[in-house]
Amino acid sequence: MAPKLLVWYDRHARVLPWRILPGGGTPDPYRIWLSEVMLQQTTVAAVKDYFLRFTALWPTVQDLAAAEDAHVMAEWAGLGYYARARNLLACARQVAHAGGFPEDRGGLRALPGIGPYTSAAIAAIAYDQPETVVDGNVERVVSRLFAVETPLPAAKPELTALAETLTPHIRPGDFAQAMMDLGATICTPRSPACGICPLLDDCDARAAGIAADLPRKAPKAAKPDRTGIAWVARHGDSLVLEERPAKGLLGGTLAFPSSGWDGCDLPPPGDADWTEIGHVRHVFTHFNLSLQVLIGDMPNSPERGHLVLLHDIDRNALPGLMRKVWDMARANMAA
DNA sequence: ATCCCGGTCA
DNA sequence: TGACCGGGAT
Repeated sequence: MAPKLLVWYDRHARVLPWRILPGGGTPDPYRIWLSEVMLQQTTVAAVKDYFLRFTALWPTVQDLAAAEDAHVMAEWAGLGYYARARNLLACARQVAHAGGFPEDRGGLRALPGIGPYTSAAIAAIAYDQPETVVDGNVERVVSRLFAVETPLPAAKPELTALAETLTPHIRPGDFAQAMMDLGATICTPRSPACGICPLLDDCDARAAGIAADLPRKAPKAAKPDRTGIAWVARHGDSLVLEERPAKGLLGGTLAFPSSGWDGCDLPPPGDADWTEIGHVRHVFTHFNLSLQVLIGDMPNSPERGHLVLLHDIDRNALPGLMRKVWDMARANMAA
């Protein structure tokens, strides 16, 4: 099974900015780590430009370790799951101080932002160790190969154990990447291309005609609707922005001052005659948010946040939700 | 406009 | 177990 998949990988491996093609040389652990952290919960297409930009700005882990927190947060803006950016920096500094990355899964696992998946991926891909890498792609491929009917997430241990039986002692890194490429390009969630799958003859789900129905999933909980207010506070030719608390939702990102959307109620950044200019909607993992956007001229200095010249506001340094608020405010001010 | 997809941490 | 986002498919 593994040899068959490796033959397929040698012909069909995706060309990716962080990937060394089969026989192409030795991977740089820094680049593998950076790409794997960016790829957590995030698609390859979304990651590519961020990866190129990060590696251009910070070519080594020492460079990244020396970067300013705010600079890294600004470069990460738009990628989502901002705890990853904070952990990235903490990890870079720990690794730079230690003089390099640990080369075993256990050592990697102890670093900030590196869990079961990422530790196995770095050990296998960067150090070619026979670790079994299990991400969402692999769970799907394995559930089909063995026709596992147990719903996720309960099936996770079973799928991991089955995946371990597949991992070869030769080229485990290429095998791990091959499994993920297969899941991303052929063994896809909705309409798997079984006709061109190199593992067609090994697949129990295909034989049973249920490949597209696996993996089964437990029903998802409904997400609540929440509301809040965002204030676009003008003071001269500046607006008020603030850095959100380091932990929690959108932690450490740049934002327009807002009321709490999760219970606590925060005040506006100052006194003004507020005018509603609309609502922005945003979907988080666990709730839907509708934010009322208020704009106003504040005669006094802000009581929260800090003033940023309109000219200096960088849309790209804001997370997605705040880009929506900024776009709405800019359209309103232009009118 | 919805639904679906995906790792780590406390 | 629940808290954490944004992009792509339908």
